[in-house]
Amino acid sequence: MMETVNNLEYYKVFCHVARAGSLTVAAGELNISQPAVSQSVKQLERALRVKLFTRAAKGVRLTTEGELLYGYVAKAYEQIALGEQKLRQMLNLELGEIHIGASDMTLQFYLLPYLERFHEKYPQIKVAVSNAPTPETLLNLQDGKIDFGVVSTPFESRSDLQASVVQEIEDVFVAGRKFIPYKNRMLDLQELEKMPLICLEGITSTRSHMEAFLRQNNVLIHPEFELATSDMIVQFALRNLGVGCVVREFAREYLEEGALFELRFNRIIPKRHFCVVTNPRNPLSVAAKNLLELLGI
Amino acid sequence: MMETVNNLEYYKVFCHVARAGSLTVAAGELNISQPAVSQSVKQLERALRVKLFTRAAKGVRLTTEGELLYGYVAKAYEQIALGEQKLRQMLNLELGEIHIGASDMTLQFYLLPYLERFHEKYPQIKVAVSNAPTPETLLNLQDGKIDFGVVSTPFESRSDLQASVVQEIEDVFVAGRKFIPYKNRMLDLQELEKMPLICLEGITSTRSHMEAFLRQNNVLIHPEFELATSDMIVQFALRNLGVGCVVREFAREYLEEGALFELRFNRIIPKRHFCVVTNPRNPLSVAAKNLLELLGI
DNA sequence: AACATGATATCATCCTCCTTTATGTCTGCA
DNA sequence: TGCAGACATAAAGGAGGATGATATCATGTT
Repeated sequence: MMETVNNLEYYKVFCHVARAGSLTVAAGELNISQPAVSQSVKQLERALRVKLFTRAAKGVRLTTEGELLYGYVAKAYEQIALGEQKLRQMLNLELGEIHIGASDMTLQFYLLPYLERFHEKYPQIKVAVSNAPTPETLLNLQDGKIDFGVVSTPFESRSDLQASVVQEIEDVFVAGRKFIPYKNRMLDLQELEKMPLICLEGITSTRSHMEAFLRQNNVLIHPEFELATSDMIVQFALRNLGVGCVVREFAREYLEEGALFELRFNRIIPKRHFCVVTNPRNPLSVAAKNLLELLGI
Repeated sequence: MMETVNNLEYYKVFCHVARAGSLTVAAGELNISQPAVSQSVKQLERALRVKLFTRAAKGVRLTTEGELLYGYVAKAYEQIALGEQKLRQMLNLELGEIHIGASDMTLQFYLLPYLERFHEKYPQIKVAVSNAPTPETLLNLQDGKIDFGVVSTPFESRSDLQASVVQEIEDVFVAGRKFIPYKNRMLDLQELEKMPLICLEGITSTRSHMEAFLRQNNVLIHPEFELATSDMIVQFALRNLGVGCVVREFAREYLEEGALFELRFNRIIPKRHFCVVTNPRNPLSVAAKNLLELLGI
């Protein structure tokens, strides 16, 4: 009975011989000696118990059986070559996909310029950014669904994730013309309780960070507005609907031109940070590694 | 730079490990030791300069790069397995094709019953019979276009073909009622010159054999009719259009029932033979070999 | 016919590199 | 903290493939 071939090297030699129609030429291609090729073919024929080539004066030709086998083996060999080629592309960053978890904020104020540069350098790499709340991003990271996350503190740091601070950010309270009386005064945090506040909604880290800080100072706020995006908060503040609580960057433009001003308090609001978080258990794709390098991680 | 892997065995191991998600299990499947698998994977990773697996506490998992590669390599491995399976089928005569060159005559009076038995035994094997004149059949045999030929003597025996006689046949002259005067007389070959003869046309071996024999006896014939098939000759003879020259088998039925009779001559017409001709340079497919065996070759 | 040529087959030897055995290391779990 | 399971490492030994020389065979040439 015919055995299954337990040395795929034989098939490689077989492919070359079949294609070249010559043991000698195949040997040259494979950088081995002609007797080695002759032996390999013989071994393969012995294992399969079937003549694969007809030996002629000038070279060899496939038999019917050899022809059948070659059809399959050649395809297999091609597949492997193709796989190696794709892998090579991936290593050359000519192919690949990066999955990032980031919030609107980290994306806009930190990641975007890097992604731009990265994409310019490696246009073939597809970059997918999942826009999710920090806790979900961390979960995605643990599950290996993203290569890394960019989140803002504070977040529940899991022991098995590794976070690197990449940028400092500050939460500020901003207001428009209508709240001019507060301008240039050193305010007490308590006064926030009486102001019509405009905050981010839900479980964002921006919101939870601020609430935690205020709670420590025995301040309890009741926001007038809870909005989905920081941009929207700025717009509300511009229209004097209240005092907005945002990361300073969001309001920078209007602060500089004087349309908004920043409230000053007698207690320093703790700084927050952007962190790039990685999962050491999940080895990164070459592309992701490269992007992280660009980020200075 | 990434190298091309020069040991396909590594890929086999890679496949098993990837599928099993465990070095130990893969080692079991491959009937080799766990360290051997570990080494193979390491070698592959070294050659490709890329981590293919993430080592976990319980087993291994493919990295992004490994995943990419596996897609291709698995397909390749499947192809090879499929090729081996097909080959196995071919060796079991569950798959295949036989090409035979044969004339109408050899097919009808010799080959047909064998083909019937062969097809009954191996219904999956496709049999193709090329119906061509003997010289063309021999050419096809030399070119490897057919596995073997079945022809009738005489034919120009080429040194590199091998012929085996499988059956004796006799050329006879048959006539109907109108030619009764010739019946039971011992005729001289010369008398053929005066008869209205019905022969095969062209370059068939039947015709050339007969002409050569008659020429040796200084007889020159001028056939009244030259027909394409022996059957047609019999029909013409039945209608008393002349004396037909055919292989006896074609007329047997009518000879037995008396519709035709056979002319007798004072010189014995040499016997002819059916030969199975093979080309020793062209190794036969397993199926063809088997059929030849059935033919007693 | 004898010979030169180009190809494959064979053989003995050598050496590479893979396999194995034994052991180390790490992780997760009880 | 200790155990069990899984992968990694190291050293040694051996199987089997590669090599180089040579034989053989077919072809085409003079």
